[in-house]
Amino acid sequence: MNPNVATQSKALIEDFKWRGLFSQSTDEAALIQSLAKPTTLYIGFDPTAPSLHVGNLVVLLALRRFQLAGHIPIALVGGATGLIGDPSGKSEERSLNTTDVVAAWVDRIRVQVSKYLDFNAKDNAAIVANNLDWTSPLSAIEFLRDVGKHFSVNQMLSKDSVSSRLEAGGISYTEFSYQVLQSFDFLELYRRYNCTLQLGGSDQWGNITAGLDLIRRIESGSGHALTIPLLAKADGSKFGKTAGGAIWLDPEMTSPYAFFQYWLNTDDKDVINFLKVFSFKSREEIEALEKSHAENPGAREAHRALARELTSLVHSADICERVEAAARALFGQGELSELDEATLASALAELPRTTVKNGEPIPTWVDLLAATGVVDSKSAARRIVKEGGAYLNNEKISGEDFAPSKSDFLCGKYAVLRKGKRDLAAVELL
RNA sequence: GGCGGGUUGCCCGAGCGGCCAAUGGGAGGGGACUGUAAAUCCCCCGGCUCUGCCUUCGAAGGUUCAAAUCCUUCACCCGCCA
Repeated sequence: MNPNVATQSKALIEDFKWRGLFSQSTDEAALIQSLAKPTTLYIGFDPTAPSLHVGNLVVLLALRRFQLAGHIPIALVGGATGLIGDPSGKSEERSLNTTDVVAAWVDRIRVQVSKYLDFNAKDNAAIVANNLDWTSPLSAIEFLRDVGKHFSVNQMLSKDSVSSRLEAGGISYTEFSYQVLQSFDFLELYRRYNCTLQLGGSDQWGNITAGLDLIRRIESGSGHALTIPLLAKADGSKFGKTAGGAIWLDPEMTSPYAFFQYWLNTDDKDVINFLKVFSFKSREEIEALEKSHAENPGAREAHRALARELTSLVHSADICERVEAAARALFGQGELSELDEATLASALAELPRTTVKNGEPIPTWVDLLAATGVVDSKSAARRIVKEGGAYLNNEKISGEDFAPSKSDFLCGKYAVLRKGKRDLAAVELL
């Protein structure tokens, strides 16, 4: 057993509070006491997309924090619950995904989640579970008799996730049942692994406490709930979303370059909070960054630290270095034409691109812009040009009919297209 | 099963036979100012072979010179009744 666990338990909770990761918990003193020895805890992730996104990272990293503190983390992938749909935090009924789709997503998410946990830890190796394993063998009759009997509809109706939906227009029996399934998960994990703590976003409180009730009723056992506030941005907009949609952890869905840029462009007002929530830096380190940020916000040291740590964690240190070097080259004060070919090539490798065959006529740059995907359509490309927001090799050029000539290709090979301040793309002459 | 309401562009939401690519708000985008930040101001925001043309208002048919707007059927959502 990790000898530090006992002394760490109070510090762990204090650290969560300081980081803004503590929304509410069941009896806090009792929780701290139970954490004095290695505790098995879990968080569930429902497969609602082919990848997790940065929003999921908040709780996933919280699970990691617990493991680092000596506890045993279970990442539960919701192969069953993902088929049902959690009404928590949703204002309307969701359409169901097919079982094939959900199964495929489960596989991908299991792999993703595993990346943040340690499965080789000596005393507290992580566990990944899928709630389909214990849900699918259960017959409807068994479920209703053995599990359903312990639930009072009155109580179920009073849960926020249900009552708000009743007011907002309605809820299906399917989604209404979600809390029962999640409770059953907690019960099963309690039985199988003596899992006594469930973490979740603050909208999960009702589901988690329902599970605790079930454990008490059936097994006369006790456990704890700890919820984490939903991450809010200073300007009120939704965290983790951009024009292009969510910021995904999957590099195929959000390129590491875009991922790094997302963090680098964090609002000043949010950056310290984000460091607390996402970073594994110590309080001292973060406070030092806070100080330097306050003194010279333009240097964006805190932003850079945030972007680096997360890109390294989610992708890799190597990839992080590459995309950062690319950004440095492309955003640098220096002339693009002064970059050597190798630097240029590796920087551009991180960007969306299109190619032109040597010898063939070079299309107008409206066509090129559209082809790289930095704009959605040729109309959009025209619009940008008209508005003076299009650049070739960092030079603003107007005129929709403009077509780059060979001499515009740096090192004879590459042209850098830019939309607005920071949306870059490459054209490669083959 | 019956009765009633609904389905409009990324989201919310007007329009209720021609003046509709469709009012307004939000989100988003560009410019200026800056620090690849925020705030602010100006502009834009279906597509294309772009002074015009094409495709959109849940789906498919129909009425009409003309439909997002009227009719029919279908799908989905919501409410109420038993």
